Amino acid sequence: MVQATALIDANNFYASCEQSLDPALQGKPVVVLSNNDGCIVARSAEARALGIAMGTPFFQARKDLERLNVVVRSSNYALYADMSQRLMSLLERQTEELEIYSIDEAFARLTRPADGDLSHWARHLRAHIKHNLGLPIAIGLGKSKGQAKLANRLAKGIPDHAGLFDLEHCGDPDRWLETIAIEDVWGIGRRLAHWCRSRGISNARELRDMPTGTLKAKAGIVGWRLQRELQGHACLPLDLAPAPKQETCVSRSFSHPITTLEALQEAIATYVVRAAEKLRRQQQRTAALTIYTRTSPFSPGFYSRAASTRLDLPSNDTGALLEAALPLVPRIFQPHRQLAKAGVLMQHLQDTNHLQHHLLAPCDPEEQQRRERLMTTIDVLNRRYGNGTVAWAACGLSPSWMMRRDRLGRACTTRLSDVPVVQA
DNA sequence: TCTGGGGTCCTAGGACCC
DNA sequence: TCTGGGGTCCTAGGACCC
Repeated sequence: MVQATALIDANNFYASCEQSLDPALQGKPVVVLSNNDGCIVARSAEARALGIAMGTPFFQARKDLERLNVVVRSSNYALYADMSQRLMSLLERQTEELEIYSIDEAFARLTRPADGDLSHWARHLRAHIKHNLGLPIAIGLGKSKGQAKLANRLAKGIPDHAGLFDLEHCGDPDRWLETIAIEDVWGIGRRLAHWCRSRGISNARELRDMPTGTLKAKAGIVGWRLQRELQGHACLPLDLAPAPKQETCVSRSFSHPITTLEALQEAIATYVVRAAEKLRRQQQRTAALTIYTRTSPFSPGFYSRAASTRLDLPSNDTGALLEAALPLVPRIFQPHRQLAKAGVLMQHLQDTNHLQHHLLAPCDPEEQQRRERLMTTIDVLNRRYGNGTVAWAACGLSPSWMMRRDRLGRACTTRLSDVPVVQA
């Protein structure tokens, strides 16, 4: 029985979601912007064909986008998360084991049929996802995760392959691996790519075959493992049950710089409220908390400060976390600084069913239960009637620094008022 | 004018202990 | 006057991912 590892992902996921749910966008060039309408983070195939680069700041690309009639959308993470869940549940039913790796990617393990050929299965899966969700996917197959990643890139890059590439059934793999630039290898970031290039290593095949000692000396065990993966030894197991998060953060850039302590306090309070909701959804409490703020890294005189505190008793109670976080704000604030971004980190997270009592601060169990019921009620109300139905005074009312999302599409799958209406 | 957000893993080095 | 070595734990920072 021969096993194969697959990497399955949606092409241009955010842009494809927008196109799938708005028929008017199909076949048209579409780009999706990051939060605050900052950068281009997704491009439809049509937009890519027009030469629009990934990661370009919107304000720089704006003229070109208008000239080329490109549809521009603000990112709508509630919609993408919902589409992702639907995609993953379909994939789970069509594979033996599945690791959800990111919002639009999953690794799968499969058994090869007697002739070793999985192309029939792959073609069926692509058609199935297209039919049910309107999303195009690409499938890469190999012996390890590292190989599956490379195969997936080839599946997308070679039009003849129709979204499928199998490194075990492609004739001469070395020839294909040489077409993958070193920068495009999974696990090789900017720094390592530069280092590889300076040593004459410029593609995936050369990385696979370079002297192990040299690579290990530079990139440690991570680099060594990566090379083993490319050679076809599966070193990275499939991770079927996601480990509980070790930390969780909420951070945002402001729509325009802020300069007052009050504004920073409101922003931090807003992010603490969001982070506490996240903790409760994850069934976790935090034992430590950090807040930070910074000016724009693109302006001279970069300023960045952080302040941390530990909690006597780990908590996910919004009130308790606000009480811990807000006194830290004056420590990171400086007047006359054009603050561009702030965030909160929740660290040393614990499971809620792992109860820990503090020796010096014995808590009243009845009071604690009352607070927990209050938090649950607030979460239920905000989920049912929309975020902000129950708000915290510390967050301020409709603050001016709130992020910009001027070009939101419809949230058909998550907001009732946006569900398309079909005229009979 | 305007440049995203949320994570993980690994390593080096300091603090501390015996 | 002489001032070791080995271990663990923690933290900060680097690098990478999508």
